[in-house]
Amino acid sequence: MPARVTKLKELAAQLDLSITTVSRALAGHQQIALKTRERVTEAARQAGYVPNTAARTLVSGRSGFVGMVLPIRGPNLVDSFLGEFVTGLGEGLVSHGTDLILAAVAQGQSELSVLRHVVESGRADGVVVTRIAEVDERLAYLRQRNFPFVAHGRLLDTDFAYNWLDTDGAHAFGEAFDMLYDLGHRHFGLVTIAEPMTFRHLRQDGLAAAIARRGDPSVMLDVATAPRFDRGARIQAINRLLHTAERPTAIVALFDELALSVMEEAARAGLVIPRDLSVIGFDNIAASAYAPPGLTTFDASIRQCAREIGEMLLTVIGDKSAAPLTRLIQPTLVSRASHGPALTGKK
Amino acid sequence: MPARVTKLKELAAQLDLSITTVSRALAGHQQIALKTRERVTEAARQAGYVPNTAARTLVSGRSGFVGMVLPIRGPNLVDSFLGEFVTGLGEGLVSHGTDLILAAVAQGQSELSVLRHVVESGRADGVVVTRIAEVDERLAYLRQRNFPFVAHGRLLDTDFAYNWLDTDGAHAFGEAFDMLYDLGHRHFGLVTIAEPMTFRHLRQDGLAAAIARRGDPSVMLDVATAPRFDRGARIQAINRLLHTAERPTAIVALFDELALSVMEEAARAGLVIPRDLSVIGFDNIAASAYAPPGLTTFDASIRQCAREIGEMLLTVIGDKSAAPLTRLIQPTLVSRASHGPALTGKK
DNA sequence: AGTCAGATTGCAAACGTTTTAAATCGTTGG
DNA sequence: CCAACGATTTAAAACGTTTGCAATCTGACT
Repeated sequence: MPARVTKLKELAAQLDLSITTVSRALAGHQQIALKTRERVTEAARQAGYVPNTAARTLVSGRSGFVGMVLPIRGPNLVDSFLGEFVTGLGEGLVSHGTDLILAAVAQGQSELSVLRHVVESGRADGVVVTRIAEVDERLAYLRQRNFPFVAHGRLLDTDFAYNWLDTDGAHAFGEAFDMLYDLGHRHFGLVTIAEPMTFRHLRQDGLAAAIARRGDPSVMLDVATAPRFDRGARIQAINRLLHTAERPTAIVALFDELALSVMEEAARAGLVIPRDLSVIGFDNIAASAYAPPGLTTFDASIRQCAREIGEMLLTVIGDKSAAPLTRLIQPTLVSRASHGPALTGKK
Repeated sequence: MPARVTKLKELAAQLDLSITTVSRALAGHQQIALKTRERVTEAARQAGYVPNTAARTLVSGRSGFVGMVLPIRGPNLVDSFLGEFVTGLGEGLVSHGTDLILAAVAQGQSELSVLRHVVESGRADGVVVTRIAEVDERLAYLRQRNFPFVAHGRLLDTDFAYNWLDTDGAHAFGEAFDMLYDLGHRHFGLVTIAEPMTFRHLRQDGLAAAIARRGDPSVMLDVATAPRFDRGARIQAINRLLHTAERPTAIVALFDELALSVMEEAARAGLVIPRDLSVIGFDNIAASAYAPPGLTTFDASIRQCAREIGEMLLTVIGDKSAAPLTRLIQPTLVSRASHGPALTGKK
C-alpha cells in the first residue's frame, strides 16, 4: 500500500486553517503571524509534507528546473566531459533547490527540436547550452524567445550579447607556444578537428597570434585536421604529421583525447616523448595522467566551470533583464613529462 | 518579445472545436473522427504546439520523468561512472519521450531525504538507484511506498524481491582467479574498500568461492582495505600488501581505480608488471587502457547497462504489478598486459 | 461606545491539461 | 415518421497550488 502524500488541504484541515494561510505560512510570508507560521512549519515537518511540483509550476509559472540537452555522441565514445559537467552543474544548482533535467536526443531528432520541447513545455526555467558551434541555431532560438540561458563557450560573433562562461583557450595556446618556443622549438604541429566549433577557432587563433607576436619567420606550423568522431581519420592525419620529411618537434593538440592519440602514434613510430617530440593537450582528462610519460596539458576544471554556470543561470533566471553575464576562466598549466627541449642536434 | 506558447484553448478556438476534442485528437483516441484527428494534428504542427508538462502532470498524475539522485562524491574526485551511466540512461528513456531528472544532494542533506523529495513532489514516475549499500534505506523506502524503481546492483538479502540489474562481479572474480591460478599464481592479494557496499561482498565472495572450489591449500589470499575516498589510506594499504616479506604475485582490485593505484605503487617500488606482479581490475574505465602496461580488467559496459535499466524502469512504470524484473550481466574480460605467469624462480 | 488602523486570515479565481459523463448528430430499421 | 443506435463531439469537473482581494479580528484612540 503506497503511503499517501500529504496535501495542502489535509494540512489545512488538520490545523484548522485555510489552504491560503498554510501556503503562505510555508512560504514564509510576513503577513502571517509568527506563531501561526511556526505552528504550520512544525506540522508540515511532522507530516512530511512536500509540495506538488506540477501544481506549483502550473500556477506560478516557475518549474524549479534547469534544462540541458544531453550532448550527442557516438555509441562507443567515452565522454569524460559529461560526468564532470553534470556533477558541477548539480552542485551549483542545489543551493537554490533547483534540479536538473536532462533530455536526450532520439534518433532522427535534432538537438534544436529537443531544446524547443524543453523550453516550450515549461519544463525548465532556464537552460544550459554546451559546445557552441560557429553558427549556433540553439542560441539564436533562445535569444529570439528571450528565454534564460547560459552558454558554455562563446560565439565568434561578439555583437550578440548573451550569458556565457568559457575557458580562455586562446591564452592557453599562446602560453603553450611561448613555453615551447623558449625550449627551442621552431617547427610546430597542430592537431585539430573538422567540426565548426568555436573553441577550435579560438584556440587555433590564440596559437597563431602568439606566433605572430614572436615575429620569428623561422617558426613553422603544420596543421592536421580530422573529424572529431572518426578515429581512423584522426590516426591518419596524425601520422601524416609525424611522417613528413621534416617532422615537427612539438605538437599541440586541440584537446587531450587528440594529444593521447598523438602520443600513441608517436610511440608506435618509435619516437620517444619528450626527447623526440613534445606534446601538449588541453582539458586534463583523467587518462592524461596515466598515459606514459604523463601528458602536459591545461586544466580547464570543467566541474568548477559547470558549477559557476549553474550559479550564473540562477541569477539570470532571477533577473531576466540584467546585463549579460560573462566569465572567462584561465586554465592552469599542468606540467607533466610530455614536453621538453627541442632536439637541436638534428638541425 | 518572447514568442508566446500556443495553448490548447487557442488551438481549439482556431479550429472551432472544443478543447476536449483537440486534446483527444492529439492523443490519438479512436473515438475522434479520423478526419478531425488529421486536421488537428496538422494545425498543432503548424502552430508548433507543445503541451504544458505541469498541467498534464497535475491532472494525469504522470510526469514523464524518471528521477535519479546525483551520487555524492568528493570535491576532487573524477567519477568516470556518472557520465557513462547518464548517457546510457538517456538513451534507454528517449524512445518513450521520457526525460531524466537529476537531483543533487546539498551539504548536510541525506541522499534519502532528496530521494523522498523527488518521489513525493511528484516530479518523477520512477527512479533509478545506484550503488546499493548492504543495508539500503533508499530501497526500503521505495518499497514501502510501492514506488517504481530499478536498482543498479543487488542487495545481499535475496528475500526482498525488487527490480535490479547488476553485473556479475562474483563470476568475474572467480574467472580472474582461475586464470591467474592457471598461470601459476598461488599467493594473491585483494584490494578492497571499507564501505559496506554490496558489490564488494559479491566480488569478494566470488573470489573466495573460486579459491574454495579449487581446493588447493597452498593458495594464500592477503586482503588490503581502505576507505573509498581516502587516497592516502589507499596508498598505505596497497604498500602494506606490496612490502610484506612474502609479496603476492597477483593482485586483484575491486575496481579499476584501485588497480591503477596498485600499478602506480608497484612501479614506484621498482616492480615490473606483469613480470613481478600481475594486476587485474574491474570496470574498464578509460584510463585503464592508457596506464602502462595496459590494465587487464573486466568491461562492465556501464552505458549499455544503464540503457537497459532505463528500459526496465519504463516497463515497471507501465505495469506496476508485474513480477520483479532482474537481469544479471556478464562482464567480459579485457585482456591487456598487466597479467602474466607467476614468477616461479623465487620459490 | 464608536471608529479606525493594522494585523491576520480566508474566499475564490486561475494555471492548462485530462477525463467522466452526457449531449448532439446522422443514420438505419421498423 | 419515429425510435434507437453508433459515431462523434462537448461541458464541466478535477488535479494541488499560488495569489489578488476582501473579510474578519484585535486593540487603541477619541
